[in-house]
Amino acid sequence: MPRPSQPLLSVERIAEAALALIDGDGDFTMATLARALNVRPSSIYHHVSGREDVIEAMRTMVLERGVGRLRVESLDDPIQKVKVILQRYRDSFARHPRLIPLLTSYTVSAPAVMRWYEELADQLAALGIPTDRILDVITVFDSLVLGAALDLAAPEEVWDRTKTQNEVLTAAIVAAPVGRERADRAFDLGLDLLLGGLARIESSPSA
Amino acid sequence: MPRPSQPLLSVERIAEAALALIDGDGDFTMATLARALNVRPSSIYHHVSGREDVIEAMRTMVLERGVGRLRVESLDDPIQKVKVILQRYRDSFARHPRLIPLLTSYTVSAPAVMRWYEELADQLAALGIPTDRILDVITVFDSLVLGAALDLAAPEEVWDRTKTQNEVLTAAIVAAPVGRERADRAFDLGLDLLLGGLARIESSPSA
DNA sequence: ACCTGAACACCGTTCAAGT
DNA sequence: ACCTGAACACCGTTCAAGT
Repeated sequence: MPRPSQPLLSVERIAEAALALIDGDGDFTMATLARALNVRPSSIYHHVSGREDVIEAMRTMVLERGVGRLRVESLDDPIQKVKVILQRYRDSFARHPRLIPLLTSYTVSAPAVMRWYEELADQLAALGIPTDRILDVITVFDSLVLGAALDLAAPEEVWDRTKTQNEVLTAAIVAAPVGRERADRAFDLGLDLLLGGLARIESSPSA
Repeated sequence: MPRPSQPLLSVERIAEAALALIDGDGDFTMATLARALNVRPSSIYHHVSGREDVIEAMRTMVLERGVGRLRVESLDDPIQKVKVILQRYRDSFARHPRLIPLLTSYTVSAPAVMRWYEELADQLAALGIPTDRILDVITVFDSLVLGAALDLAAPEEVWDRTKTQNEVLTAAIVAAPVGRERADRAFDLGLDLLLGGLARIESSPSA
């Protein structure tokens, strides 16, 4: 089969198929991707520059879908706006937990990523955060979101209570939920702690 | 050269050489690792079970060295103790920023890792955090540390101000420092925000 | 422009052979 | 017990050939 009149592939179809493989198997190779698309591996290179590019296409796709639900205007409290933005940011990743470990190479230039940060910057300014602290605050949120997203890719039982003799830690492990619920609770707590702290920066001068 | 009377390799020597490759090149293969050790690739498999095992050996080595400096008893304030623990935890990673992207597969079972969490759990209990919240708090700190560590592997200029039209974000990018200083400042801020919030959990009942 | 098939260098890993 | 050399299946990527 040579060139078809209608192209068989597109960046979107490639990213979609790769994402399905990751959700299913936790990883993908150019060979398994080609097979899922009913195509030879070399065909993929007519649409993306390589495997790294496929990963960037997935990052963009996942964040585009998340930014679509970024309707935040109806909320009054700017703190609540920031909270919703960050929850949706993290939720975008949470839909594809196995993807996160592939996203560790930084790219802030993609337009889909920029839109998140622009929205966040606006709300932080509205909150009264001084200009020279805004990027620090964004970076902190970014670290928490990325760290929490990585946590989603962790196995069901992260904490093995048989591996410690420590009484406090053992009791804490027994008392805590497991899996997704543990990850969700922790992210919510982190968000609340950070947002609570923001109120204090707001009223104090820059460091 | 068959079996030498003194073994040429050990897990430590392997991890050390791999870490040097990562600090230099940002990555390693079993072939480059063998070459650095003046050995054939197949020799390595007599000491570790494979590449993943080399990565675990590096994780252990990096955290062992960090935990060695965990002398925290001299401090009075338990909040200060927690702060020092977390700063050293993050510093352990910060010494080898290029390693972090390889550490995204979770392992909390390694003894070197457990010791960090045991120390942290003890201090959180001393702070009055209820048992059923301790693991949530630890997970939050963990997310921040891992996210901040990943940030260290980012390129010098994470933020490209030409990629946004947003006024607030542009001004924030211009006002902020670059590279290591940006990452350090953000981590310190995140730590202070979280620790400030802890004081509130302390006095309120569990969720 | 876009899919194919053959070919490339390289990857991690296995294992019988040697001492 | 530990290093070697040969061999394995697989990996991402390139490119001339076909329409």
